[in-house]
Amino acid sequence: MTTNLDKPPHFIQQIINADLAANRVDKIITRFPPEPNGFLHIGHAKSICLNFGLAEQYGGICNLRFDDTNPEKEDQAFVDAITADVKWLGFEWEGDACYASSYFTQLYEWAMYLVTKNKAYVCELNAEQMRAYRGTLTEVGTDSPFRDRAASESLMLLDKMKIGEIDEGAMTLRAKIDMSSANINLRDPVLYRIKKISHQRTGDTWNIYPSYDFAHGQEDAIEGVTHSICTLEFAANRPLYDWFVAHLPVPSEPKQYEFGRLNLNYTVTSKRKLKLLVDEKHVAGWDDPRMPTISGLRRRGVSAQAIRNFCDSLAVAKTDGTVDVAQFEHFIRDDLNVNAKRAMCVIKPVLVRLTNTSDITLSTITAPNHPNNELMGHRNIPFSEQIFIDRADFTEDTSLSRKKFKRLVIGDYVRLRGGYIIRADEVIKDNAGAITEILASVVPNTVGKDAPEGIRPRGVIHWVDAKTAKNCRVNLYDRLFSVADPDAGEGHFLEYLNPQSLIKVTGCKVESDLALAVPGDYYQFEREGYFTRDICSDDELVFNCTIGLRDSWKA
RNA sequence: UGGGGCGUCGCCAAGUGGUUAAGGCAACGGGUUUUGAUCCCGUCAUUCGGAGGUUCGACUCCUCCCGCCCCAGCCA
Repeated sequence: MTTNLDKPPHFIQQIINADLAANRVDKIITRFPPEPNGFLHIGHAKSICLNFGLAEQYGGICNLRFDDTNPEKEDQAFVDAITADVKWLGFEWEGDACYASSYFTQLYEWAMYLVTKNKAYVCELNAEQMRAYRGTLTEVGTDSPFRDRAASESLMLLDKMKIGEIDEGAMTLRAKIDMSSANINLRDPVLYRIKKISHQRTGDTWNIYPSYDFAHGQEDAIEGVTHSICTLEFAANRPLYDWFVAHLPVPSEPKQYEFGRLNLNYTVTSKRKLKLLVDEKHVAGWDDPRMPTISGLRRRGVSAQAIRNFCDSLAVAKTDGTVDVAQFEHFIRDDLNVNAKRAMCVIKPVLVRLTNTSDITLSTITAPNHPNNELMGHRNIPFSEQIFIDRADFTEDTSLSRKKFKRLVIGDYVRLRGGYIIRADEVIKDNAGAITEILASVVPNTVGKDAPEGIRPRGVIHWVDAKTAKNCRVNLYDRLFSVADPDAGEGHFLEYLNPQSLIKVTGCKVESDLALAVPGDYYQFEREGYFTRDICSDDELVFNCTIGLRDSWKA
């Protein structure tokens, strides 16, 4: 387990410490502000852990706020999924979730206020014209011909926009700042645009909706947010954020800080791209276990604790690097190793018939649920003269050394995990030459005991009793993308999808008790990896492989 | 190109003028082990994008250069 107790404060903590010391703030308020236009992914988890974590650390609060300013892309289903995901990650907010749409009336009043103060105007330039007037990175912009219209006229037109009398795209409300600013965001940005679309929360009340820039800082101010933390790409919006806070009679003065978003190799963490994967059905949905979404990871069998530990291991800094997925995988295994119950599942079964039945004195074998934690208890596993072992755990090649092949070989011994030591005697094949069963004999009285003198098992293999085994399907997953940076190549990121990212294996055999497994129960199928039961609706018993065990075996 | 931001081990990263340049991941050795897992021990930057300069002393300060990211939606 890792602890962060001795971690030095990151730059945002340093800012908060300084603010607290200088009495600039007395209670820390942060917020996690997703737009409900998709599912949350691992990148959001970093932001969630940061914002809720800071509130927790400083005894403040963190709001969950839906930034629902664009009904075109948003949906109540996303609000519900996001809410569930944040809760599942283990975070709580005070009272109800907040919504930008709750502040629409206040925002509108502030828009009128700006017009009255001659700081905003209704512009009739269309999108194309506005782009031309905006200038470029190196050329200053040109004032809109509507820039100096009377406030009273703008007020009148704004009202018409609001009540639906103006066509979409025909007018916008713009701030009057500086068309020659080196920061393009300050060249008279749009505050309101006309969208005659009903909103999931406000219905048809509005025909105009505030832009991100006009909404975000004011939302923070209304909620008393002290430290508004966002990702690096918003740094250029900060002067605008500050401009609104300075020019509006807002109830508080929040400050924006930017940190580097999480990038993971072999993964895409962009809502737009994840949406494309879903919409074009390259995956089964937002919660497909191959998706880096919170719901996908949950379904895959990654624990909330593992995600939090991983996020806490990440740096909060202003660099935009790419973290190796191996680091995430480390924290997934780190948590599951401690918390997952052990069980056995044979993925590619081959029957082993134990011929010296009179030497089998046990019909049940007691095995610990965890090798290093007595507290996790024991279970009784049925045992009989017919068992399944994995095809890969047997070879007819008797030339392989003990060190090279620590599994079953004719004439040699192996330990059945938790049970007897057995020796393979003979292979039975069908007409096609395929192995149908292996004949073996147990070494009497070896359960729970060291190997008798003169017998050295090659290794330990897992098994399942054939008579009581339950059939199941196992979903084996590989990375969704076959290249480290799907966005870097010449082609579109979809060209780098890994065709082998999901392999469904049927006819697997698990311990009978596993039929009772429930999604959210974590198991380690010994010598294979970590698994959890899939949430698929049918009655079929399906396990998702969360991640394999580390394997340092060099063949 | 104008503006903003960033460059320390394969990856992430601490470092805020005097440290033997933390730590994690990965990798590689070795030990324990009824999971080729876990666990344990060890190895892994004479060097901080580059070049100058200031200083007794620089990853930390200055100058110039190089590289990467973000901004020209009525997206967020």
